[in-house]
Amino acid sequence: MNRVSTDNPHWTTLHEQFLKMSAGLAGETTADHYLRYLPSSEFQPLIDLQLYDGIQHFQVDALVVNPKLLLIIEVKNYKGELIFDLEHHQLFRKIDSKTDIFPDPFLQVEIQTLQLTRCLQHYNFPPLPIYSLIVIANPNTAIQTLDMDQQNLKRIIRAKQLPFAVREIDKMFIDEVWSAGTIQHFQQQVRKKHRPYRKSILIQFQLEEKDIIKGVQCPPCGQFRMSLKRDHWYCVKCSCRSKDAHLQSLMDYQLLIGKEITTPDFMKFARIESRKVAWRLLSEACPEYYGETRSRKYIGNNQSQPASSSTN
DNA sequence: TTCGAACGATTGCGCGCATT
DNA sequence: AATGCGCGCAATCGTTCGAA
Repeated sequence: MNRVSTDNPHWTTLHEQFLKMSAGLAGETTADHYLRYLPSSEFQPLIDLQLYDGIQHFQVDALVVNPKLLLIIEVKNYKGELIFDLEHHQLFRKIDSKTDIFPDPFLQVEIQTLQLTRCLQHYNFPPLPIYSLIVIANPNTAIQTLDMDQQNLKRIIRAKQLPFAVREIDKMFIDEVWSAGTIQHFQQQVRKKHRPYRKSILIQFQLEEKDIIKGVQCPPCGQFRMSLKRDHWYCVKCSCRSKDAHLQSLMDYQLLIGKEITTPDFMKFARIESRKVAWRLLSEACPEYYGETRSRKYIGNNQSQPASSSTN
């Protein structure tokens, strides 16, 4: 967010969207956390998917695959009080004496179920029962339902219930339709076709590359006026020094534009003049890459957080 | 005790070659 | 032409020492 000038005409809208989206990402992270408690040998969760059903691409927050069923998990991280109105396919959210209306998540997962069925047909996989869950990631969110039957009610769960709910659902199905080989094949197909569905923030917020402030940001003063000395970044504004201020820039790039970055991309984004320096910093920060020479792309490593080692 | 000069060790950069 | 990377050189850092 700090890479967009406050003078930008869309700043206020952007800021609101950014806050909403941050909440969404946090929700998925929480659900990811509880999904890890599932034994992967039995339940095989796939997270953050973009799939193709032969007609169009669609998104799924998480998909649990096992021999008996496919389980779609839709994560919601709304704050406040949620009221599900299944009859009119609406979701109300009351917060701060204000009511917002969102699309019905049940309808959303029904469509996903349809699309997933088509996806299986498209790739010639044997039909498998598809079940879906709506996970409320925020533990402080109150949940209310209007005229909802027990069956649907059971499909709304808290993130903490996830491992138990998955086991319960698993017990509802008896026939093992998919072999281990089919599951493996399906996972390979999904991974092959998978594209991270969180669109580039630039596209999502209708920003252009020129709207993004380039350079390396000084950790203490926030100015994008750091220049690279022999082995450290030096802030022209506040004279502080940092060994790894470029790591934040790298994370910004991955968040704004994409996980993959080339040396020239990094040179432009961090305003590094030397090809060799940019290459060195990038290869140190991203041990993972694919492709060779001119087509090499480095994959972001989110663990490479700046150590905030700045001094004056 | 503090400051600055000098010096050696370290480390990062530019050059240029190899590869695609 | 674009890029990765090895090698040699030089910039920079940390330490020591002497002068004030």
